Amino acid sequence: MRLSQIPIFTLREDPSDAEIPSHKLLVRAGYIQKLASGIYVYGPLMWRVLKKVSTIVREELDREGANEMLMPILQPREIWDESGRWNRYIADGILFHLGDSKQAELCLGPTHEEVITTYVKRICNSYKQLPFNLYQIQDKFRDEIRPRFGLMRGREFIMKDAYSFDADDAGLDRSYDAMNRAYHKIFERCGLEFSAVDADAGAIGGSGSQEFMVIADKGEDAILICDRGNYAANVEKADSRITPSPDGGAAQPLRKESTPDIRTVEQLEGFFKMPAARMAKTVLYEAVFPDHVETVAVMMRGDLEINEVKLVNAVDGLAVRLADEATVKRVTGAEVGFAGPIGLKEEVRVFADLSLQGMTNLLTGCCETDFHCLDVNPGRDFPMPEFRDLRRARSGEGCPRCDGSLIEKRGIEVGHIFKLGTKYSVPMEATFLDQNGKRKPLVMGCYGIGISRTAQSAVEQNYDENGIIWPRPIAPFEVVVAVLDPKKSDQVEVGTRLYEQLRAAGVDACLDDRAMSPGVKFKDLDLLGFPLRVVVGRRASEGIVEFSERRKSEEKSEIAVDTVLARVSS
RNA sequence: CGGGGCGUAGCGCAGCCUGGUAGCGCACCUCGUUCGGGACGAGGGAGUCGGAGGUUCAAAUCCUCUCGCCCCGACCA
Repeated sequence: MRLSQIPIFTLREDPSDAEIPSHKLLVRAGYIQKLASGIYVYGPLMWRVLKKVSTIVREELDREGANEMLMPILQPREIWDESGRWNRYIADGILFHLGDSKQAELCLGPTHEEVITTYVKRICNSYKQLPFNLYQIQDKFRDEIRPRFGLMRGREFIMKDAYSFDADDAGLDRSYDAMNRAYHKIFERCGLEFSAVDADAGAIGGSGSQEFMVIADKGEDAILICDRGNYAANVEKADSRITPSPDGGAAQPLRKESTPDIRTVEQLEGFFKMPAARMAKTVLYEAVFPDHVETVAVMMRGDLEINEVKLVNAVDGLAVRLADEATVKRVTGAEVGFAGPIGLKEEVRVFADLSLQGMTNLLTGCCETDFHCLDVNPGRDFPMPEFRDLRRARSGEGCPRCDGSLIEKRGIEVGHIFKLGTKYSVPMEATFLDQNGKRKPLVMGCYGIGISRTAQSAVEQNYDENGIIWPRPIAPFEVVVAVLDPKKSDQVEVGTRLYEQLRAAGVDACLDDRAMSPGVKFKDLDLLGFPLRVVVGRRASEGIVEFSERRKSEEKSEIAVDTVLARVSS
């Protein structure tokens, strides 16, 4: 392709509405253009990148025996009622939905579990057809509460979604492992630094899940990685080894002490000269369920933090939020800052983190303004709480699997794999007959990759002050042959011949035959980010051109034109 | 949804407080010079100042409503 034939339009200044480097660069270099919040046009060069990512995805999924297909974007409400997700998605406000001329309700697909399950239930009746895996690459629509960062969190975006169907859990494990393998290869081939981490399955549900995170400082997710490589997890899910709290000794009689205006753990540490690890703080939450809202109390060791995702799972609700002041006062009968397990209204369910299990003689609040209790013992002074893992693991704590310690990094979630089990097949009655003629629900897995997000994450990980540095496997072109002065026939001839030679050898090259001053051309090509550059300039007539890698702009070498192919292929 | 900010030429911005001929830089077009790291000169085109209503002799500017976009938070398969 000749760049003169592509309407390339680059900007000299950063767009005012972009925040992170990859977003600024993709807009500045003209790869994407915003049409509305979270909705982007992919220009010709961006589309080349997206096609390359898609091709890698297809090749690796096909290698594992998955089958590409295509499902409708427009989906009827009925199937979403069958799975029970219509109201949930409407309530969350992320579903684009509409009515047709006959008043039937439809939505633009945010995901395709319902469609695939409906499709498969009609075509699959027997265990003999199992297992199989179906996937598509298609635009998805989610009315994100806050679209952000260009393609990172768009309202329309390109996604690969795959669904596996097995007869039993062992089969699902194999299908899941196959996708796990494929995902590792896909992101390696894309040239990305990534980490596969244990993840919370969230609203999609299911028994196991991993996220594939591209490591980047501006990533939206925090992840914890073992420094010896034995564990990696999203903080939403992560576990860790923590230092045990000092032994509280044999149970002592309960004492109540006046603590005027002492409300926080830090203040209590000073007041009682007692380490936070010997205290239990009590935090009140409102847990949201489909049909009601309930106040729950969470007890956590004083020096540790609550993980709200774990809490949502523990209460089996839709969401949790910190209780407001009025609620705190109502259920504790005290000012904010004095909540405790003693004296709470009876209807409040009390959860306690595992770190408190077996601890004695705790310092806690007791639902009385300006008082705290010492030597509190669970089961004696208040009903035994429900012990659960509710703790947010933190950087510096021990790896749960080895003696290493955890390091916190930030990541961009580019892929997510789930073991769904029968979450959709049971309510939607997607069943098959097993060897004994017995009807069983299909055991499903689902596997997503954000294609457009992956492309942007590559930029977030590969840029410098001059612009983008595409990883070679997904660059819009691997090599640019830049004719410095298209008015000089020797340069045009040498450049064109070289370009054609590279193309003939299967190298994805483009020819920059645009007429612009050398300085402008160099800056423009740096911004666009082609990984390899061959400049055909003043020594063209001698058969000498300049070769350089975008990543190492300083290292330029003058080489004979007939050695370029070898250099590019090495 | 709560808090904050911004809508003026394709892009980035000034002008608004204190009402009175709509500006700057980049980009774009023409001509000339220049041209291996975002050149220079001369000339030129391009804006219903987001929209509606109001106040006023007069509104980009003041008032009301509305739409859009961005940031923080909440939220987020």
